[in-house]
Amino acid sequence: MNIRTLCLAILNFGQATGYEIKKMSSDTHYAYFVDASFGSIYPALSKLEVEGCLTSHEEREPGKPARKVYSITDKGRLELVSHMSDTPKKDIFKSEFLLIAMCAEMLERETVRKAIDNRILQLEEELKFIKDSSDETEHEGTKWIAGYGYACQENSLKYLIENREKLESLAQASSQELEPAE
Amino acid sequence: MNIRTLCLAILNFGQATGYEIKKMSSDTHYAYFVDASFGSIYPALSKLEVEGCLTSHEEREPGKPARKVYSITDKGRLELVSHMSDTPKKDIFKSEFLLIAMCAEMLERETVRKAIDNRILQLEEELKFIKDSSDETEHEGTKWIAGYGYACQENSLKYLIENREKLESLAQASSQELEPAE
DNA sequence: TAGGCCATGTAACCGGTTACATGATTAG
DNA sequence: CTAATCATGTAACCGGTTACATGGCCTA
Repeated sequence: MNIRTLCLAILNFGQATGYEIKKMSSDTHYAYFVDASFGSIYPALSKLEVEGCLTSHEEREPGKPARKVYSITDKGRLELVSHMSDTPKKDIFKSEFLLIAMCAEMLERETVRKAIDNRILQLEEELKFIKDSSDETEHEGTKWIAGYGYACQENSLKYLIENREKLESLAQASSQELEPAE
Repeated sequence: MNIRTLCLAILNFGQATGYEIKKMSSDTHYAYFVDASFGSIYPALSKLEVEGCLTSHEEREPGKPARKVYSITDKGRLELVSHMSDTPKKDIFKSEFLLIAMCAEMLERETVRKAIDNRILQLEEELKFIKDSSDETEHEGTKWIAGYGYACQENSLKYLIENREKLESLAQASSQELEPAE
């Protein structure tokens, strides 16, 4: 999916500024859709406005920078629906952690251990974040994808914890095997 | 991860041509790491050879195009290990299907149904493929990531099947609601 | 007073993809 | 005869990111 569609999808749930869209696309469940930076969001919003998919108005509060608040138009909503009605692209899953896991035998045990710990921490954070954001919303679609995400990550974590020893044992024993694994 | 590292990782398990690397990165478990096209693989291989991370020799068989077969060198192996010893980047998961799910209420029931069916089919194919490739290999690291992938996808599929009706009910009733959901 | 947050925007760059050029063999 | 598969490689393009410019407010 491209930045265009991301902007339309976010604005479909309410008006927002470019800055807010960037934050949402990094910190909220919108991160499931695309990565986006300021350098791509601002130009995309301008273009969408020129095309009539968005409108904007400026909000000025003394002592704060002017905010350019965008709202979606009927035309924008139409483009969003039309995009979603196409057969969706395959889900993408890319993992550097799995590369390390596959190559465990080449690596020191300590390296593998760190990578696993790191991945577990990430999953735990992710689970906490999904739970929080699901509790905060009343929107059914958002709740549904939160439930889906939670189930997937939870099982991923479970598998990792149950099978980490097997993976660690593939790695090369490193010199400092004196300390316990904690 | 970049194409460079992908090439090194694949060649670490045995020599191969650019053409074979491309196929592996699209059709095998190497697809978990990066997407790659010919246009990126061939230049990457040339550069790696110049830098001394790879060597190559030509194989000529009558009636077949010449194959340029690459092998990894100690220097290449060192770069691969060094890359993997860095803290890995976060796993990436991007899903157009989840966008459709989140916006189910805007879409026709038929559209949502198709998206779910499509996703289920993909997951089933993926599971079958993982099972096959796990059975074919003796390599422990590869078996481990296959097990991990299988567990994740299996649970994803389970959740989808158990919760699809809830999602479909969020969508707008379309005109042809006469036929049963099969 | 340094750094982080709010807020918008541009320009250079880059890591890729797409499409093209080339050509032989094999399967339908 | 056509399409697919094997096989290598280049060039144009593009969708992004990174870094920069700007500036005020708030917190540690």
